[in-house]
Amino acid sequence: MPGLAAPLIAWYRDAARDLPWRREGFGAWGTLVSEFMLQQTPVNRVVPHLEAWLTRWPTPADLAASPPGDAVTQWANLGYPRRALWLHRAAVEIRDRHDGVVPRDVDALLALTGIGDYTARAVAVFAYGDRHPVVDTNTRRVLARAVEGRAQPGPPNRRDLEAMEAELPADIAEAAIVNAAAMELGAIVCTARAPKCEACPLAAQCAWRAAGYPASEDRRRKQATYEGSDRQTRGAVLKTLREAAPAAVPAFAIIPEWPDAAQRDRAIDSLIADGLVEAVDDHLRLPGHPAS
DNA sequence: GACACGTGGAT
DNA sequence: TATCCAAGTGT
Repeated sequence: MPGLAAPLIAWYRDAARDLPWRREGFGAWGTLVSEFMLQQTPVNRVVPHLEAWLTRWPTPADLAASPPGDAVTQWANLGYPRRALWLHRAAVEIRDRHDGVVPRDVDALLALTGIGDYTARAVAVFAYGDRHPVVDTNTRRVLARAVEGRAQPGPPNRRDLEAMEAELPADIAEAAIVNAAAMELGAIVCTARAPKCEACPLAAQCAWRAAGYPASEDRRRKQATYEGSDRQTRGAVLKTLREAAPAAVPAFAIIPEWPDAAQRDRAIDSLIADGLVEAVDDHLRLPGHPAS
């Protein structure tokens, strides 16, 4: 089986999008913030928020010095607001454990709040130029198709890292490009729906294409309905508090017209349990500095 | 390993 | 309109 590296590198040189975190000297903190924002949120929605974030908090210490609620407010409507809280915690950890410098070591990165297998290696590779396999959902789909001949990848697995490692050149700089190129291909060519196979640099060697594009076995779980969900309820509560911040809001004024009052109250309790909301007297607000 | 966790654009 | 999908992580 011929490797994917050479055609990916050649394709990426011409096809890569011009994205902020690919600019020369973007910095490890910028890379880290971008990766947090990109966890399950599309690129086009991230870009403007990323620039505003880095203008307000140019270093981890700057963010760590602000109350966590400010991070939740600045996060705005990017979704999964716990990521804002985790990013704030990671900034505190970086300040306290790493002298304010984003660590380079993968294990040190993995020890930070909100950083898992993907983000840790993305920072080590894209910010610091080290050699590791970086595997996101795009890469998993590219490998599933080009190498395994399947329409969709199976569930995430630690073997994914080994599968990508097998495609990386020994050269450190080239390995980084192959990581980025596999993600980019999955994002703009080898897409989940309507892949552009006629424009794919791997078409000649794609196992899925060679097998006649067999359909996936479709064991994927359907995404839960959002309308009427607890997630929607939490989102509505938090939106109210973001828009009022930094002021606290009387508890009775939190989405008072919500159809299911019990669901609303459960959402508030779960947000408090998650540390996204604080209760003070009969008011709610986004979290301030912890009492010392 | 399954599940919870936001939000908005595309089909 | 309903469903799918998006640079994942923690429990």
